[in-house]
Amino acid sequence: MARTQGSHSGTTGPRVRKAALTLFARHGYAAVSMRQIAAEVGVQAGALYSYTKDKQSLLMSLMQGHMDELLAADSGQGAGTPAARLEAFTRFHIRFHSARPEAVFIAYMELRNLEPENFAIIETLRRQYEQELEGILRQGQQSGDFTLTDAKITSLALIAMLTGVNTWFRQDGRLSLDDVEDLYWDMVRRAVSA
Amino acid sequence: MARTQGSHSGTTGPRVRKAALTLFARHGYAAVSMRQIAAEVGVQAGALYSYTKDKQSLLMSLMQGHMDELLAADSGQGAGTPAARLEAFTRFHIRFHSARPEAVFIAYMELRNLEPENFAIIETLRRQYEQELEGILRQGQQSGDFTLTDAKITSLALIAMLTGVNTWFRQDGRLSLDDVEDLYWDMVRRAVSA
DNA sequence: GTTTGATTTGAACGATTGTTCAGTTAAATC
DNA sequence: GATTTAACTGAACAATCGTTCAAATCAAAC
Repeated sequence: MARTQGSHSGTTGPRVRKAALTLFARHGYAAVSMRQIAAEVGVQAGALYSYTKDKQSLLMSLMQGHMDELLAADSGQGAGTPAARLEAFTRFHIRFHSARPEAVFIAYMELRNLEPENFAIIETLRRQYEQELEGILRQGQQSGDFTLTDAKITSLALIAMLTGVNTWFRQDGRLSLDDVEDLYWDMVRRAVSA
Repeated sequence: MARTQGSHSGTTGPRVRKAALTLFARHGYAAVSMRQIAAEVGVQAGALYSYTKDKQSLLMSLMQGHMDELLAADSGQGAGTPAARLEAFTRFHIRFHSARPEAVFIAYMELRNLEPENFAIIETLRRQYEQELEGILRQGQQSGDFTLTDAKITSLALIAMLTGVNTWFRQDGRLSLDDVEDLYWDMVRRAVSA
């Protein structure tokens, strides 16, 4: 009998998840076969179906797990001045995303390979995250700490800038992660400051 | 006899290029079959090979064509003060990219589906574009017009922010393209201003 | 109206896809 | 050591993949 399938991130086949994460990130969902994933795990293709319903569920599981982790980790930091909250968000975003480049890559690139209902779920989670930043910006706007025309667009612009770190940052590069945080916080601060 | 294949953007099968552009952008290179492209053109799969050597060449042709266009259009604007050049770059980037969302999407998402030698070519072109912005920043840094710690990282951060427009901007949305240009130029200006 | 040459068809090729499942192997329980 | 339960294999399935090519079709030139 096959192993019963649990929710998206429990103990359900962590080795399968890791293999899929690596391969999807490197070659893309559509370009990776179940046989390649199986080979990475060291098993035959049929064995994967004890851990996942099908290929689509495997992708959805990785994406949902990532977004849940993101929202859970982010909701840790609540109070403080708008500037303090914005700084915390900026540093958190950079640290969190740079620590899991594969999951981030997949979450951004494989949206179009999600079936419609799965896509809707992930989109909701993503909007939820964006709204955390938007809320911070609106608070600072009302208190007079920030000067900005459009909180919604500003939040999208800042998130795009921050997520961009992942395209070039390397652990063993010229700059440390602290350096990067400082650099980006400086730009963020100035982009919204009065 | 088959039609001889020209360079990447000439008169070589514009209908095939358009169909591939649309489908690659929507579903991804790996998920689109030559038969789907042929159907979009209104032809059988075999006929495509009069216009393209193979699927990979079709992708490379789209990417190279896009990057060449980008660099050609960008090199139009040379002189002026650092601030004027930065504003011109900002507005140009937004206008150029928002006008061809499909090509931009492909150029960013399908890099990993390029064969190594093709990848190297596109990477070089992309770095070339990034260095145009980096040059502007460095000029303003030396003249004292801009205050920034790291021209290289700043250029990458700004490009990521500007390219992000494509993820949300819609022609018939709340904001006009002029509005968007103004909003982003404001953020860019403040992010680098003394 | 015949010839020439460019296009396209439609079938075929070998390979690979996601998925299923009867049967084998290994591990745990008694 | 026999029995039960879980995990995995290996073959098979129908479908689809990129690509090739002889034959059919079409358009223009003479």
